[in-house]
Amino acid sequence: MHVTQKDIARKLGISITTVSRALAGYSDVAEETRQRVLQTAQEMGYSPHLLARRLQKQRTDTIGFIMPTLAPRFSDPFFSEFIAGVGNEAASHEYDLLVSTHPPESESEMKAYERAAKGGWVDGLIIVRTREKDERIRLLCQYKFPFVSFGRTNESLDFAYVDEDGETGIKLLTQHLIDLGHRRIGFIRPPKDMMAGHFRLQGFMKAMAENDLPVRPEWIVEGDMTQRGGEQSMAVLLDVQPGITAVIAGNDLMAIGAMHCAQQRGLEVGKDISVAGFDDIPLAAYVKPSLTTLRQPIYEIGRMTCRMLIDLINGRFSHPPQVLLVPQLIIRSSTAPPASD
Amino acid sequence: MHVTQKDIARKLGISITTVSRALAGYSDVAEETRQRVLQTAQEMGYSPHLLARRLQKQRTDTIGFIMPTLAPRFSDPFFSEFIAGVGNEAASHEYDLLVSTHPPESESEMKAYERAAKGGWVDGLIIVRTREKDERIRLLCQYKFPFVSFGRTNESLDFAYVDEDGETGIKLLTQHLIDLGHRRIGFIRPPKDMMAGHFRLQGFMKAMAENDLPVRPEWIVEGDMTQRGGEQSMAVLLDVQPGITAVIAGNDLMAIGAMHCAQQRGLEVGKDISVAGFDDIPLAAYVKPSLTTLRQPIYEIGRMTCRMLIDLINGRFSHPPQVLLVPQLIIRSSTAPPASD
DNA sequence: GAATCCATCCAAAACGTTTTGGATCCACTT
DNA sequence: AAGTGGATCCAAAACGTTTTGGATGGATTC
Repeated sequence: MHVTQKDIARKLGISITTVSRALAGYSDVAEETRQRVLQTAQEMGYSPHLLARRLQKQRTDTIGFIMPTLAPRFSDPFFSEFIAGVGNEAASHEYDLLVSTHPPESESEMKAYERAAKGGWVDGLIIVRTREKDERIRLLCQYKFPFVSFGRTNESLDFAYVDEDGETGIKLLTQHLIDLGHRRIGFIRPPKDMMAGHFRLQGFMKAMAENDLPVRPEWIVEGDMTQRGGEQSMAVLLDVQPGITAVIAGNDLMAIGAMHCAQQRGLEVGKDISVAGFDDIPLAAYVKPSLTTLRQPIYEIGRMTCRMLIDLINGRFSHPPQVLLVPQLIIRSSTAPPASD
Repeated sequence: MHVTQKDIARKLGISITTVSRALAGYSDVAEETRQRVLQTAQEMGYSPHLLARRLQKQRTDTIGFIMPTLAPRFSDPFFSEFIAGVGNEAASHEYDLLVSTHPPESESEMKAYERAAKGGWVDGLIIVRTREKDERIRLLCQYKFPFVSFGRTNESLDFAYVDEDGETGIKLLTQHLIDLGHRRIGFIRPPKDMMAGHFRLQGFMKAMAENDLPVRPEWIVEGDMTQRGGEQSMAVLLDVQPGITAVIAGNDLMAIGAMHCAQQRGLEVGKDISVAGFDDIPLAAYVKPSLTTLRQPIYEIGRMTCRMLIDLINGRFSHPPQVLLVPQLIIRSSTAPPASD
């Protein structure tokens, strides 16, 4: 099997302790001994057995990410980019990234969080898509288990998070549409219990209110964060009378689904109707018409979230840090002045 | 910290051994003792310390996936779906999934593979995007380290793989275009060293040859598997004289980029020029026009690859299994007869 | 009563590494 | 010569769990 420190010690006629201390750079090992150990370790292909090391040090050096996988197809480019950010940051700190996949709000999801909270599996968790009364966050706070979430919650729990200011972002976007002349604007909100959707809807309502524009209940429809959900919600919105002239979707995938629905009905997006999203995934620039959206730096968010968690694990904060990022409005071809008043 | 078997033993006044054997269901523990142990374990919130268990059992119960992350943005929905498949399958066998992110063919990537091959980190690896003379596969074969790849290589190495039959698939797709009347067909190939690209190009060349159609070298351009790469390759192809009437891209993302490029030049996709891709990511159905492509069941491939690896780790094969899946042609609006002969 | 069998428990060793608390030897100082 | 300090090494314990190889006590059989 694999080479152990015992093998190196035997070969050099020294103790396992000295091998260990030499490899770890302890100053009480002679430089000559140290070089012999390093060389032999390399020649023998020694690689530390992490399980043993981690058991002894009472750390797993592992970041856990429990990924909420939607059915029927979980095909969101957000997550590949987020994982890339998390993974690269973890690696630069010599942490491993463990990914566990579960349908959101499932029994198996909660079991995974419990497993983590009980300790010994991972050193900390990254949470995404925070919910109202998020059971996951409650559990982890109860156990005082280290975690950082990408997203806020609606309870007075004190925990570390990175979030985008969805309210400010959607206010910007709504104002953009209002400035283009739109007055009847639909909103495809994320699932009701998602906190991001709550803030985004709030931003929409505030912008409309600040411009003394009414919002009719039927202009607000719930989607499920996939293209399909966006398409279905758009079908509902396009049946509303009098017709809406613009739609904001809670994320880019839903916006792309909404555009597809409009186009299937013979409408020209960016002319007959305007559509906007949130995320600025790379695909947003490549669809036809290219999508107006709000940009959040997904990769950077992944890195930042992970770095914050590692600092938290290592006791580098006296108080949980909380960062709110302001999204950037990216205007493309999917939004234009309404075709008629 | 967390509850150990020692805590349970102390509370019940029995040995650690009996606690362990009771929890593991050994028949030489009295049923009454077993129930007491189980109940106490639950009441105390006991969760096995996996590091210790895995060290003793000499297994990590972990599947490793070293994900090739492209710059500047790694935003490929293929991978979120693939990971979902792998993750769910791993979980159903009580394996953890460790994800390590590295730019393809980087030094850090090779170090990660070496680390795995030396043992003690993960029990087996999943490889994707196999290359010509794939150093990763050579290394793992040399160490006889368990792995399953999604993709083949061009060397006579005997290893387990799941792959799609890209040659047959692209032959189907090329024939579809030829049947529509296309004679000058461009091909945006994946990076030269990617084996999938090799088979796909081969399928293209064979279909053209079987129909006695010439292939000019300038019709074959290399992209990098992203929208941007597709866009740039399409820009080259659209400058070729006499003009091509259709383009096959090595994957959906490049096809979407290619369509965008054509549209920027005022061409109508599915009329002035036909474009097709490979993958059938969900977005392919939602872009305008919806994309003709070849479907591979990404989630199922993830599951299958993982299951195969777990069986391999557990010694369930006398010979490495090799599975070739036939892609399914999905005709949508991006392909149509050429506008003019 | 002695031997045997069975149910049921447990001490010890093991996994590989790290850390603590020395032990030894040599050189220098008093 | 004795004491001290420093360089350099090492045995043992620890981490938490699993597994091996018993040990013990009671019931049954001869």
